[in-house]
Amino acid sequence: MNSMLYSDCEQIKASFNKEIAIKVQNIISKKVDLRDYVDINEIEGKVLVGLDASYLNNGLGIGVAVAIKYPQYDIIDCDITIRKVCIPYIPGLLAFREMYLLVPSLLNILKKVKPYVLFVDGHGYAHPRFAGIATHIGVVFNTPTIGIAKKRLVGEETIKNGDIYLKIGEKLVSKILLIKNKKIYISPGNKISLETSFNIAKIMSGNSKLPIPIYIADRISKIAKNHIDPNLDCKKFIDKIK
DNA sequence: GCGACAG
DNA sequence: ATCTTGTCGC
Repeated sequence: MNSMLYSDCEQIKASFNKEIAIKVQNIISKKVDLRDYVDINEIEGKVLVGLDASYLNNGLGIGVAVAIKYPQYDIIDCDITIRKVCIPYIPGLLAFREMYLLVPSLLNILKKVKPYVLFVDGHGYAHPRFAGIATHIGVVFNTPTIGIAKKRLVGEETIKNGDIYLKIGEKLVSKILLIKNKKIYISPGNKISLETSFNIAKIMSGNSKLPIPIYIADRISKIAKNHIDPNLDCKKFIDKIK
């Protein structure tokens, strides 16, 4: 599972090119579908997946995929990926850095469960090319995704019917969820609308600072930092959450 | 040139 | 994201 833990980054670095990455995003944005393939009235009993990454100060990154059942938030599966981080953080190109950490764990989760929707830490449609990491993953996996971000990347705030949105030109790309006076930027990734993304993120935000699938993925990725070993089993941490 | 800039 | 001490507020 972590066989390439110590492999170097040469191959990945060589395959990465900023201009090509931008072209890839433009292609992805043409495939985005913002219609609703999910229904908030059908979400009870469904499996949701949270994706998040954290980093160590030695060049390693940790990706977490956690499957949770709504509305009890039982953790039914969990997977951790540890890899050397090969791509720098470039605003707008986050997906090319973090997909290496998130995709292996997501694939392992998908072997066992069929999630209703994926929650991804970062923006989806609220992106300079409408192709943030949540959209990127949603298009590649052809599945509904919601982007959950703690900070604005692009867009201008605007108020409509008392709600705060982010708009790019005339299009609304994100709706802001206020949790304890803190702004959380919700945007559709793929196969979901902006309003449904917001409404689902909102009902997922029990008492935590973030929608619970992302909160739990975040917690696990940070706990894992203190337990780094090649045979790390995510399930050992399940009882340390909540 | 200057400021902004997901994680 | 991560590095970091004390400190303001509920």
